[in-house]
Amino acid sequence: MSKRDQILATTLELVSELGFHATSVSLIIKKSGVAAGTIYHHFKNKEDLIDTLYSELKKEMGNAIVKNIDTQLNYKEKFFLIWENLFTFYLDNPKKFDFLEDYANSPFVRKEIKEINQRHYQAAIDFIISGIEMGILRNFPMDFLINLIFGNVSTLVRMILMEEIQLSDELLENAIQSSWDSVKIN
Amino acid sequence: MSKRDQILATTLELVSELGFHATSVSLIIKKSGVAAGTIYHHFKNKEDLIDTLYSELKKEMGNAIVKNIDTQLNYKEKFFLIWENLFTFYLDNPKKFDFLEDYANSPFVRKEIKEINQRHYQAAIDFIISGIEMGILRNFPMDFLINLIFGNVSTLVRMILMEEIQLSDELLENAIQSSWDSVKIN
Amino acid sequence: MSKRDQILATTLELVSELGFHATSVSLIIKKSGVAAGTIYHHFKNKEDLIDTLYSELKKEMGNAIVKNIDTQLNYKEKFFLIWENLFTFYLDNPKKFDFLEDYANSPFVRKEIKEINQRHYQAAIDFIISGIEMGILRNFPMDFLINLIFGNVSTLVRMILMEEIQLSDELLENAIQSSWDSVKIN
Amino acid sequence: MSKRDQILATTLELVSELGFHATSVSLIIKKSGVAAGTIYHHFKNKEDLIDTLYSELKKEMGNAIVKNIDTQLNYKEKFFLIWENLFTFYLDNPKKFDFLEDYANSPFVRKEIKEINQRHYQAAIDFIISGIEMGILRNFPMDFLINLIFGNVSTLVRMILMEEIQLSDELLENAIQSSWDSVKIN
DNA sequence: GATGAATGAGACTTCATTCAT
DNA sequence: TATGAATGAAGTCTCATTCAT
Repeated sequence: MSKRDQILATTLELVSELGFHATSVSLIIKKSGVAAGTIYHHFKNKEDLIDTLYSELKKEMGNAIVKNIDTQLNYKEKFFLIWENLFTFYLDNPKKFDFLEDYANSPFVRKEIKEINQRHYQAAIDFIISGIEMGILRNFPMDFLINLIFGNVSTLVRMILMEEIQLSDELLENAIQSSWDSVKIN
Repeated sequence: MSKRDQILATTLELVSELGFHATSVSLIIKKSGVAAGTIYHHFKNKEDLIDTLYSELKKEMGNAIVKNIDTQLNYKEKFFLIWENLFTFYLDNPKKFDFLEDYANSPFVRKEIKEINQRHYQAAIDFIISGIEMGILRNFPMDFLINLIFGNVSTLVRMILMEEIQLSDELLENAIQSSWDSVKIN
Repeated sequence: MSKRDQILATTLELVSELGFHATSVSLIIKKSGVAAGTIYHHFKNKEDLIDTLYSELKKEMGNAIVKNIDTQLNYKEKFFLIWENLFTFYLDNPKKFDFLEDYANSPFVRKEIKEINQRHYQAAIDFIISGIEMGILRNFPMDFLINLIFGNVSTLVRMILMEEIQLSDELLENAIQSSWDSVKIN
Repeated sequence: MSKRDQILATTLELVSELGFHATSVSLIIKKSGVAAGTIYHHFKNKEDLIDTLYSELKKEMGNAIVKNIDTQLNYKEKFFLIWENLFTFYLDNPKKFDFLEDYANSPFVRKEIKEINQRHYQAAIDFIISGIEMGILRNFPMDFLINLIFGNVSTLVRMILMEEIQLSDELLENAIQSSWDSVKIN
């Protein structure tokens, strides 16, 4: 594992555990076992380190979402699969979930960075757009639909991870159905 | 305006603008025009100041939600009214929205504080519970339903405030309907 | 002695001994015995501390220059007196001399600060201007004359302090005469 | 251009622009396009690099000073020529002027280095000594005379480069005359 | 109630330099 | 000759908080 990867992995760990606010560069130094200067050799500054990690995770998430999508499936079946793909990615990678959520909600994070990284889940965006065009999904602005659906996934995942709710096949099935009911027409 | 209120108002202003992360006590001192010691006269420490403000805002929000609920209305009509009440409170008080959202998402905020302040919207909780018991709402854990609905409201408000979507009567109507479709049975 | 004055005195001491380059805030902290925060309570930043000290010293120098100037004296006599006043101030305050010289030569020092502090020796400036107007001094731009004369004083003082030359009444007399010969007409 | 010369040229550029204080090795690395290790291959350390550059520039300056000195000229004529030679060298090489001035004024620069490089303008030194011995120049210690004259040149050059004064043939002529008047006897 | 000078730990970052390749 | 990843001490500055007035 390269020093660069050690730094990124440690940062993920710390932000997940403590949040951005409490994740200091000194902590990253101590936990990752690299020298202070090494961080600044690989990253312009703390912000660049965080943004880089965000970008990498967002890319990973984007790949996970469209995994195993059979083109033969109908729209609703694809919707259910994508929803579950995202859900599973988050649940299997709780630290990445924490990071991405914390990052997404941070007011100090530059909008521009978020927009650049939209490309990583362009497939999901195209899927939503096609649903609107085919008259299957509500005629909401695409962004709004994305935020509603992703928000639903996050809500469930967060509650499971915080042990405020217990996961079951039935719950998952119903949660996806609920999400589908909120965006489908009729 | 008392010194105490100046401090609270300034804190709201700053957290809304900069987020918790960047809202330092010295900034509050400078902007509010009070002396450092004065803050610690009225509040135990920074955390206490933030928690106090959170509690006051949450109470305000709780009152706003149940405003003008006519007992004559049927369940769905009440749902629509409550949803719109929350939406309107947030949109009319964008700084309070920012604060409450940032607070809710902060991982360093103690769960215990959040729970204590649930009492401020107990009426809304009771309304959801009755909906489940009457078989009108999906049989999800109450918390999950609350999070889904409140999450939907936040998603719409955030996008409007960030000017990523434009508000219209039709959009609002459809957004509430979408939220209703996701939680109602059938 | 107030904390603020302790900081200023220590800074003067250190810059004189080590130069700006090597005078770190940590060194000032250690030697002055104040806390880090105290420096930033009294001064905006390191630059502000340095600029403040410069301004105070320049003021002191300005006062020293015009000390004991008898209006009865003729122009040349006044010139000799002012020259010697500056010379004596520097020689009696070698640390202040070092600081002012180092500051004056620092390329990173803002011109604006230098200009603001010209007011502290406005009397000397007026004296030079009157000399030009009366046809006693060479018709050089005032700034140039000032720099030539002050430069001559500094050259002598620096060599004495570095023990590259030995002070005597005769040397001083001749040095002033040399400076006078360079600026007077004829 | 060899790597070594690239490093020296870049260092000159940076010191001229930013001063020693702000000219870091990493800046030299970035601007010169060489690797960190390369600098330490050619120079023992940063100090050695600076001292080497100083020595080269001082040598160049020494050569420029005595250029075109016709042995037929009388003492005063030679004085004027040497003065103008130095002046012209500085004005034609403003970055070298900046570097040499900054170096000369840096308190952290070792005296020993300055002395070693005196040899580069030994001709000028000998010229001054002969002037004293012949009773043409004031009977000041040679160092003092050198510092006075070089100081006069620097004062004029600095003001021209900073656009605080405008160069003209007349100004230059008078400036040299002024300098001459300050050191000549009678 | 209110002030603001003072604290010192810890924040982020840059520094000159080394060394295996 | 040349590279550039790695070092870790030291840089400036901000932080939340205290306490004598």
